Amino acid sequence: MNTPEEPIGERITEAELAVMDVLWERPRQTAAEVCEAVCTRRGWSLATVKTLLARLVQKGAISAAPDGRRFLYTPLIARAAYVGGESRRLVDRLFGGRAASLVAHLAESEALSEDDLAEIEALLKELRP
Amino acid sequence: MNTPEEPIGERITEAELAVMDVLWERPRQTAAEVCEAVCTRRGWSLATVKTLLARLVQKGAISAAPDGRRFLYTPLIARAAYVGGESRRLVDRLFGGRAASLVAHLAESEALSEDDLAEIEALLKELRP
DNA sequence: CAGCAATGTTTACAACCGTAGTCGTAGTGA
DNA sequence: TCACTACGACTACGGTTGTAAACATTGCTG
Repeated sequence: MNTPEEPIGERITEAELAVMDVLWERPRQTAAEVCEAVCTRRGWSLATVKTLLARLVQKGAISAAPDGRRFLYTPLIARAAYVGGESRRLVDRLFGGRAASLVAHLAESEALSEDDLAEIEALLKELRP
Repeated sequence: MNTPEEPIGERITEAELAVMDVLWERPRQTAAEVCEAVCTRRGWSLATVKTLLARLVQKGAISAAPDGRRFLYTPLIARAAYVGGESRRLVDRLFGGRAASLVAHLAESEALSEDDLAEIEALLKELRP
């Protein structure tokens, strides 16, 4: 069994997501390492990263494993689970829960390229033998 | 022509969205009418609706047309435009801008019912003759 | 005409968010 | 050993959001 979920309840914010992305990319990083990965891109200071890490720990989204005097942070929720939750939220809020409406919207608004359509078509074929 | 957009810049929040939905359903309503439509469902008081309407006017998301002593509120942005913007935001944030990835995810995570799949399939047929 | 009812405007206030500085403590190099 | 540094914890602070009460104005009804 390996579906690490726990819907977490607590919402992850935009800034926190940037941190999560770093940890999903590579787990078990220190605050300094995380900062190295995002601070310049987002214009943050190390202090900011530390705060975000602390809040994520509080929310139960990541764990902090002691390693000497510092901590190694690791996601407790899988990226797929988070992404799934957010997607569902959007579909619920904006499309009355009908995922097909979302796809329809994307298609109509030209948000789907020819390649996208082909990809989806292939996907469907696979899903419906 | 007739694509009432203006990306609006200002983000519409969850609570505000409930109000927008009422106005998208039927434009030109008074605060009291909007309240009638959402207050019980959301457990709000009229005061709350008034605040949200004021904030939406501030953000340029709706207009307030004087009608005697009160105002009739009307959306300034089309629902489709808002929904499109939010969808794109999600796709960008979570799927690196690849809409097909979103569809793939929905499919894989069983978020798509048999009916959804059929609907999407029909849509695709229509889009790719 | 005098209150009452309806309506928008102002103000409130706690929780949350983005962003960051300061403090305390515990290793570390000289 | 002793100053220094790396690190997490605590504190801060302005802005936004959710939720609403207080206030002001104005039309209506008795």
